[in-house]
Amino acid sequence: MIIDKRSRVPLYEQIINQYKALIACGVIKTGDQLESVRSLSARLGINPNTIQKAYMELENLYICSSAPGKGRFVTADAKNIILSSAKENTASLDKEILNLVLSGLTHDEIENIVEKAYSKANTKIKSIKFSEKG
Amino acid sequence: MIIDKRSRVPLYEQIINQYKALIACGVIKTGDQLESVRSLSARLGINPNTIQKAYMELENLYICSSAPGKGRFVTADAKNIILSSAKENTASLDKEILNLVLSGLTHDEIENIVEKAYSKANTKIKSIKFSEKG
DNA sequence: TCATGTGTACTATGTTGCATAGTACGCTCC
DNA sequence: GGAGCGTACTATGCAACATAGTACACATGA
Repeated sequence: MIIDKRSRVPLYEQIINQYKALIACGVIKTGDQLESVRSLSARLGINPNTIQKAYMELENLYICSSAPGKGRFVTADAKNIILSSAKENTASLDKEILNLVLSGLTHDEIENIVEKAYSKANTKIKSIKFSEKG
Repeated sequence: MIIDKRSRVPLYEQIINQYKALIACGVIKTGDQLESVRSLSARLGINPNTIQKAYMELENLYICSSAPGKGRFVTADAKNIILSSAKENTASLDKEILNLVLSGLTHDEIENIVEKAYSKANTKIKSIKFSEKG
């Protein structure tokens, strides 16, 4: 879990995104228990309320569910939910592409940039999988 | 000029982006005068200080230059500057692609989404060009 | 000359979202 | 009963952003 406290993206949202990623790429699986609010809070040096906020949001998305007194667990549908929401939610990618086209880049140039981004992403994923579980 | 006051992107940054786009796609050209601080402020219902901030930033990027008492004008290099900075600055696109890969989408699915985004962008540009100058 | 419209500079204040601090309570399991 | 879970609530701090208001210098043209 890598958090950038200076990013424009709020901490709670970064936590959400990282959990989605870890679940989608199989590091965390259905039935697995999420790290407890207090534990994650202590480990990342982030206020428990902020962790709680992120977890509540993951719950609202049906990605995890909580059992008071026990803990919080990944749902059976989590992976599908993440995948389909990524497919539907293309607004921010659309904006990026629009920006490139507006800036005067050609179709081929854009395709090239995307291809490079894809390679970078795959490299990064390998390192994430490697560092999260051993 | 379309501004979303509820966006997470600051107003001054939206203004910068829109000017970049208008210049890059040729609606505004080298030597053209930018709308005055007070005029744009009044038209968009945004505080003059905010417009000023956006204009100062465009100046720092050498996209426009100001002549006190006269106005503010698009530089000769503006278009090139915008194009090359767009090519270099792929960080946010990289993040979007990474997010898709992390969410479990395949290479083909991503290519497909990008292609659709490209079409959308071209459609949008036509309407921008149409609405800004007549 | 003077009014108008331009850029520029500055201080002060308000707003909002985010993050933190601190406390408290209920549940489960050993 | 204690430890470790989730949950709820109020209060406070903080930083970026936006606004409000004022003031001054410059260029242009009537």
